[in-house]
Amino acid sequence: MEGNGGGRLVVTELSHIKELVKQLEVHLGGGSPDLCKHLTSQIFTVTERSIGIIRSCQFDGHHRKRAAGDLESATPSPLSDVSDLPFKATKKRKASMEKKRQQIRVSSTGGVENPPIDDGHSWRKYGQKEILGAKHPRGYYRCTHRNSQGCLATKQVQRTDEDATLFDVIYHGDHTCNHQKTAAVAGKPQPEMDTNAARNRLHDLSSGLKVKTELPRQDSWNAMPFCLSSPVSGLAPPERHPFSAPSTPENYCLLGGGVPSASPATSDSNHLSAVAGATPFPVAGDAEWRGAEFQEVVSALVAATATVAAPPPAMDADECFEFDPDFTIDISSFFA
DNA sequence: TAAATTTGACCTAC
DNA sequence: GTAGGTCAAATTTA
Repeated sequence: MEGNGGGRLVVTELSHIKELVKQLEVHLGGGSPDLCKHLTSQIFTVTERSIGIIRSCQFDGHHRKRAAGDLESATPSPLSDVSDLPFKATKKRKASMEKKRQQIRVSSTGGVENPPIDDGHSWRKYGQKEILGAKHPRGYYRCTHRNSQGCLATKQVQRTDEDATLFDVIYHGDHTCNHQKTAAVAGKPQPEMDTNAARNRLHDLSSGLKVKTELPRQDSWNAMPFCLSSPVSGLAPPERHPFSAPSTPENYCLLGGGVPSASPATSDSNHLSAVAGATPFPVAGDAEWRGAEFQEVVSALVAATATVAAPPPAMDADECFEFDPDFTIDISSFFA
């Protein structure tokens, strides 16, 4: 994050969220559904704004610098360069050929043997290539409906060098097919979500989420874990692994991507990083969808704080979100 | 048997 | 010339 301006803004917004959550907590007990809905809506809005700030700062301060040619000169940290190294050789080429590109990082807690996540689309692998300087080959996937519907969406999946459970996924192009498996079931925000459904969902998320407040390990991909655990009903059965399971709407892992209205990062790599762990949230090439989903998750996460006692809540070790390392917020004090 | 994956060859940008 | 990206035939899988 460039300077601390963005960070302060985010803290301000999160403080706002905190207040809204407190209000929501009060009204959840017996307040009017409309008021709860209103509060939820406000939380969504503020959260989205925060995400936008985070994303724009991340893009401006981190990736633009890299795109400007800092890759070679940047001081390498053991993990921070993991994702970019295998891709940097394609930067120039990509810049000239890509209309839309989104890069995310996902993890597979199921081990190195598990394939990368299912992201709600049907993909067909059409190639694999050893990449210079990378330990693992890069897989090339295109939309299954390329032929039938002319969907030109593609993605590249590559295991990171340092952590074989992490994958870098680059999405190219938009899906024009009508076969998104995930939209309805996986929680793609409906234009008008039923009030009860929204409440139930909030409750579900709240009951299952915990917020990790500890600071990141230095070796954790140079990013601050922002973790949550979730047996989230309606999203995925907990026993199902998001990376090893077949392509079903339940298998998701929300990681990043664009919040279109808030981020300028659509012209190049959107590299909002996250470690999905066992948290089955969506990943998709659709920036709007991911942004909204992310927003929902963060909202749920915030909501969860209302259900957790004042001390910093405990945290399952294997379920994390990660924010950009430059984005530093003392969450433990924030939620205390 | 259709669909998906693998893999060597080919194409193209740099 | 090199490396990344794609093609397409062969092979595997459901």
